[in-house]
Amino acid sequence: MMYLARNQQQLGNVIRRHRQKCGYTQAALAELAGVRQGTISMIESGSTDARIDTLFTVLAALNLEFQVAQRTQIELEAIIDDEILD
Amino acid sequence: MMYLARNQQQLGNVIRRHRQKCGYTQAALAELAGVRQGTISMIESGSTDARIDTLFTVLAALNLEFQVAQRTQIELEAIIDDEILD
DNA sequence: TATGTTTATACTATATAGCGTATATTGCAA
DNA sequence: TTGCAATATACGCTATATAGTATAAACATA
Repeated sequence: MMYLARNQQQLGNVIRRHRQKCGYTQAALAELAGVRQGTISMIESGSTDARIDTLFTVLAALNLEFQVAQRTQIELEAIIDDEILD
Repeated sequence: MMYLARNQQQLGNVIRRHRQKCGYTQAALAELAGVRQGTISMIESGSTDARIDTLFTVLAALNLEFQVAQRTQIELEAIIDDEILD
């Protein structure tokens, strides 16, 4: 399980998909993370330049985390938009 | 090469170390990323709740990227603060 | 120590994230 | 289709990130 997140759009997609996989509504995730449902909506749609702290708490609520790595090879990126491995 | 970034402090450490490894000054990295030197300083010290977009561009300038993954095991975290592998 | 470089900090201004709250819109299921 | 749940959006507000610019503080090195 390893997702790429090079922009807000990709990050939003990752969060949305994982939230759904966990069976959470936006409101449920929002409560877990201590933010508003509307904030989750904006983040998932990639339509907000979220603050890193907000993302840390949202990811933590989903039992996810950021890792920083060397930018991966073109081939990998080309295959799937924002998902490397599942 | 894989760094953990669960909070601003860890992320700042990762960026600072990698910038230095690349031989860049804060001013040089700032220019590459299109931000101010002062902004790099704040981010590296973990003393600002940076916007995700700023971080995307800074990481890209260092040829780094965010990956999102399941939170790793306690053992790994316990060994080193914010660095998993190098 | 003295000098130049690098990093930290300060000031004002602007843009916008996130809050609380509310509602519109969409989507799904009966 | 109807009704409920889920998501998207709106408004006013406060807080703060970042810009531009400048300088102070810290760090090297000759």
